Amino acid sequence: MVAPLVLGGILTRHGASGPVSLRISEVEAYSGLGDDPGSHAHRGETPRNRVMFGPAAHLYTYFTYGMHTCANIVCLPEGVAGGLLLRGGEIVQGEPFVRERRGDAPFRDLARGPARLANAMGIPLGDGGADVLSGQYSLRLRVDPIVDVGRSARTGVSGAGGTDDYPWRFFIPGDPTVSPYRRHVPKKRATGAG
DNA sequence: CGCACGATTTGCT
DNA sequence: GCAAATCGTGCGA
Repeated sequence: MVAPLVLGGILTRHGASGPVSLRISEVEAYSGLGDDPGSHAHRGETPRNRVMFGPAAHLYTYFTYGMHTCANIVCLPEGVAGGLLLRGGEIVQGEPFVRERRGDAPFRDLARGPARLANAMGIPLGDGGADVLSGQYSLRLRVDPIVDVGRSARTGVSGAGGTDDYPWRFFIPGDPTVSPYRRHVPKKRATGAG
């Protein structure tokens, strides 16, 4: 299980305005192996999730709800789809640069939630496929992996992927930057439709 | 080509 | 607590 190694790790991005470092406190695992209905790779390789099938330690970004960007770290070898969705973390460096984008949000909310996190780090959609270990990114894992990590069903995942059958959400217990668990909410479309 | 939905966040009441 | 915002992806014909 790789997730506990990433928890507590420091992800740094050297953006245009300055370096921003994040201590990862919450992730969700997504796999293309077996039946993982919640994974973007579930339907097989597409141009979209292509990077998930690539080598580990690369960035997989995706766009959702027409306005949000989320970031994953590919964590399985080339040819095997697997990624860790960065769901929450604490800004440990470059808070002023983060606030340029996130505004006056409470400190704990700066990178609380996948879309906020990507926004806080300033990760553009185009950074998908970027190496996390070189270039403008760097990832420092914990030397002593956190043993007592929290674990639960994944948040906001529709269908069977969001049930306890896939308890692949990992977080640091008690960390304030861990997003609250929220069950999947069915999307309702136009008004009056019924 | 057309249709429907999604690993969400934010603002108002 | 609920509803809106908003577009790329995936599948069927």
